[in-house]
Amino acid sequence: MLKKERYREFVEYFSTHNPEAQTELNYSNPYELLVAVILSAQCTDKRINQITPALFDRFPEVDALAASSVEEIFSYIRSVSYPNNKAKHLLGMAQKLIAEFQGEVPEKVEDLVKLPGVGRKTANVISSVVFNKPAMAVDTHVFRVSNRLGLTSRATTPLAVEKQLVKFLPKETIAIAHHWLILHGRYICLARKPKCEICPITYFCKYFEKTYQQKAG
DNA sequence: ATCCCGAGGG
DNA sequence: CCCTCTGGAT
Repeated sequence: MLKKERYREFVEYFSTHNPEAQTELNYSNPYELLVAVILSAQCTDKRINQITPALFDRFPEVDALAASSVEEIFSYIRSVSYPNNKAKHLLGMAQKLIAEFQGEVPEKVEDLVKLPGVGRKTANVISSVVFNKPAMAVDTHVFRVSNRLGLTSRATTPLAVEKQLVKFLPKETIAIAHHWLILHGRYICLARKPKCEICPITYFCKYFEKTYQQKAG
């Protein structure tokens, strides 16, 4: 199957079966989403959702977070991955938001990545989810699933995957396709043992084709 | 042992 | 490009 056809099948299937796909991180405003996404690095969303209620209760606004300390923030996030780094990033992020962005989460990716703890992936999440921009955030799931399905070819870096997805996906589906890929990777196309036996989209999957297709003759 | 919505620094 | 950070689930 041609790559172009895989894209068509991909959009056709998920726009029909999951037109409301969205993040599973709990948040109620851009500031909270930014904090949650920074915390989510190398950590399950489920774990993040377990600790953010107390965190947001203590730091309901950017100002409260900026006025805190690495030690106090650490005490709220000690059960996530890399709590020391993330405590420093959150404090620095909050202080920079106030110093340079009037306490508001900026809209441009180029501004977002200036914030401590915010790399390209996090910036693209904020850009697409908060500001409805056609940005593709490539995390471990998007990277793995795109390559398995055959939506990308010879893409060895997250940036290469991002460029190909943005190029070949219909513009209006880029933001939601991020969530389609995440959710598919999280529940079906698992990293260690993909559940091909229950996967509904093997009919256009390159990985399934290569792995399970009977050889002629 | 490997993975989870990575980022920063060398 | 590489390495480090670093907790919990499977």
